[in-house]
Order: sequence, then structure tokens, then C-alpha cells
Amino acid sequence: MFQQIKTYYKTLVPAITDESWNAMEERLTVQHLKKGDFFIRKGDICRHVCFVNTGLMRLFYLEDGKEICTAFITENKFISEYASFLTNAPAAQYMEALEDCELVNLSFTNMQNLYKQYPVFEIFGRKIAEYLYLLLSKHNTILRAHTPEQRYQFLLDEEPQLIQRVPQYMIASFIGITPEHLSRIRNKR
Amino acid sequence: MFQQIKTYYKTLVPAITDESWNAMEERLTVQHLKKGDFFIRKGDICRHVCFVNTGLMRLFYLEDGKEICTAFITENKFISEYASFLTNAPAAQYMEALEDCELVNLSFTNMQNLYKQYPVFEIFGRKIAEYLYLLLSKHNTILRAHTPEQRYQFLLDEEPQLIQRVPQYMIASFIGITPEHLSRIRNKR
DNA sequence: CGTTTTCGTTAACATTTATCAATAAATAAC
DNA sequence: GTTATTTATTGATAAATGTTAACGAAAACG
Repeated sequence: MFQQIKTYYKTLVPAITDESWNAMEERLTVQHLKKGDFFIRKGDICRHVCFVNTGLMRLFYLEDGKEICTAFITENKFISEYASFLTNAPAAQYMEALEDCELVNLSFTNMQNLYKQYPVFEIFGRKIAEYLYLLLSKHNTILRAHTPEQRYQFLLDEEPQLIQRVPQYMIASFIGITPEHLSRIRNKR
Repeated sequence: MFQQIKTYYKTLVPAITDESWNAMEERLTVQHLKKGDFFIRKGDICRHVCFVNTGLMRLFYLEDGKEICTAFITENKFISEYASFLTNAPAAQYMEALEDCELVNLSFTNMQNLYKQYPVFEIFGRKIAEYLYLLLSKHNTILRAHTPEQRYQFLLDEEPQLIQRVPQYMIASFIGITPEHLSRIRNKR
């Protein structure tokens, strides 16, 4: 159940001790989501960082009744409505399972406790923040690309597997265009 | 010289000890940039996180010979080409002084040393990552707003002081439109 | 299986935004 | 202060993208 996150933890924090790992393991919880289930909704406070064991999650805004996808997260990666998690403020986004998922969750409170009890755990917290920064940074770069075609190409290069698993109209919203326009871009090739 | 960053450090890490602060202070360097000077160029490896004591810095890409601004950083805030800093990869962006600046710099190497010698310092490293995440997250939200007008309004609401200090054509590139278009948006009001 | 719903494609048309060019205004340099 | 340079505005036109609607394909469901 916790093998994947343990492996990941070890790569993030090579200085891992059995003691610190056991302390974390005790505080992890497992959650199963069916396709279409929400982990949080806009307005909720996001109190966890989630490690995706299996499945596919997404984050999205709702603007004028339209969905705007901002992230798709697959196996062995972390996801959170992290701004809400960090600031304890209501989430601006929804977090939903696009496929049946198994999540391994660590709560804000438990994370704070781990920081206090095991300073080495701070490294883990920092690595997660850094990881989520780099992920967001990549998305930012995509968004800044001049044309929709460049943005789509970027996604094809960086995350080809996503194109297979995520409905096209969600990809379109991710790169900031309509599904119709993406369809035209694809067929122009 | 280091009073501002010390104050900031204290707010980030209330558990500060004199010892850890002194250790950090010894490793800080001060740098003065004239308006128009570059801190790093694309392709350089960014080896520092910079605290802006005075002045105004920006980050920007160069795409097809055109500048695309991604951040404007003012006094008492941190700036870095952070993706390069974290991964030790060549920077994708330029970092330039838009006004004469005084920077207080902390190098990657010194930061790693501090992590090792003073575990409490990990908190500082994590807080910086979290701060830069939240900054980027805000920029992301702006970029995701549907219309350029909404993006401009968002910036007006969130960073009104920037509009005064940053040339309008840079604001335009920040929100992803041409200077001409931004001029029209402003005059429609 | 057959049925229903969701998703992707295509076309005509409307709207938004970029481009190009000219000028005015503001700022910097001498 | 005067001149040179950069920045902002405005208009005409072109290009890109969105909207609406219809239809076919694929997937989900019973």
C-alpha cells in the first residue's frame, strides 16, 4: 500500500531513517475515489497533500460555468490544491478523479507534527514544495507560449501520455482554447 | 544592510536562533545593479536566490525576438530563476534590473551547507519554495483568466503599485497581449 | 446487443486580437 | 534646455480564434 510513496520518499530524502519513515507511515491514510468523485470542491479548505498510487486526477477552475483545467496528475506524483493547503484559505479549484484512483494522503496537521518531531522531515516538506513549484513552472511556460499550436506541441513533447488518457476538450481548456479550435489544430497536421 | 532580510527571515522562521541567523548572515553577499543590468541571461545557471532590498527586477523570456515578461519583483521580496536554481539547469529566462537595485544574495552552495549545519534552516528553504509557489500560482491564475481585460483588472487589483512602476508594454506582455491592445483596453474605461 | 450520452469533427459566421503604420507624448541623453 | 530615443495612442486592415449548430463516432449504460 505504501511501497510506492516509500520509494519516492527515499529518492527525495536519501537521509531517510527507519524512524522517520515509520513516523510518516503511521500518519498516512489511503483513500479510493471512483471516476468522477471529487477530492475537494471550490471553497473547501484543502487539508492534504495526496500521492497518486493509481489513477488520474485533475484540478480545474469553474469560470462562467466553464471548466478550466490547470493540472492532470498521474501515478507516483503528488497533487494538492496547494495554495489552499499552504494558506489554509478556501480552494479556488476543484480536484476530481478522472479515473478510479487510489490516493495516499498526508494531512497538514500531521505534516506539521512531523516537522516538529523529525527535523529531517523538513527536507521532505521542502522537496514537495520544490516539486510542485517545478510542475507549476512547467505549466506556466506552456501557457506563455505564443500560439495555441506551440502550447499543444509543448504538451505533446512533455506529457505525451496525457494526450491518450485525458479527453481532448480538457486538453483544450488546459492550453486555453476551445475544443473546436484544438480539433482544427490537430487536423491541420 | 541585512536588516530587511533579517526581519523577513524572522517572520518566515519564528524559531530563529542567533546562531542560525549569524551563520546565514556570514554567507550573504550584497550586489548593486544599475537599471538595465542583467543578473542572469538565458542559458546561464542561476546559482542564487536574491532578496530585493531596493529597486525592481523582472524576469522575461525571449521568444521570436520578443520579450515575454513573467514576473516583476519589488522591495522585500525574493526572486530567482528558481527552476534553474533548483535543477542546476540553464535558465530559460533573463533576469534584469528595471530600476537601480540592491540585492542580498544567497548561493545554492551556501544554502546546502546551511541545510546540513542547521536543520532549522530547512524551514527557511521550504518557506522560500512555498513563497515562490504562491507567487507563481497567482500569476497562473491571472493567465488563466478568460479575457485580457479580466487579466488586466486582476493585476490592477492585486498589484496596483506595479502599474505605476512598470512600462505599459511590459505589463501587456505579462498578460499576454500586444501593447496596442492594452492601450485600447485602458482607454475604453 | 441496443440505446443513450458524451465527445470529436466540420462548416459558416461573428468577434477578438494582432499587425502595420503614423503620430503624439514622455523620458533619457547630451 | 534641446535633441534624441523610447513609449503610448490611434486607425485601418488582416489574421486568429470563438460561437453556434449539425452530425458522426465513440464510450457508457442498461
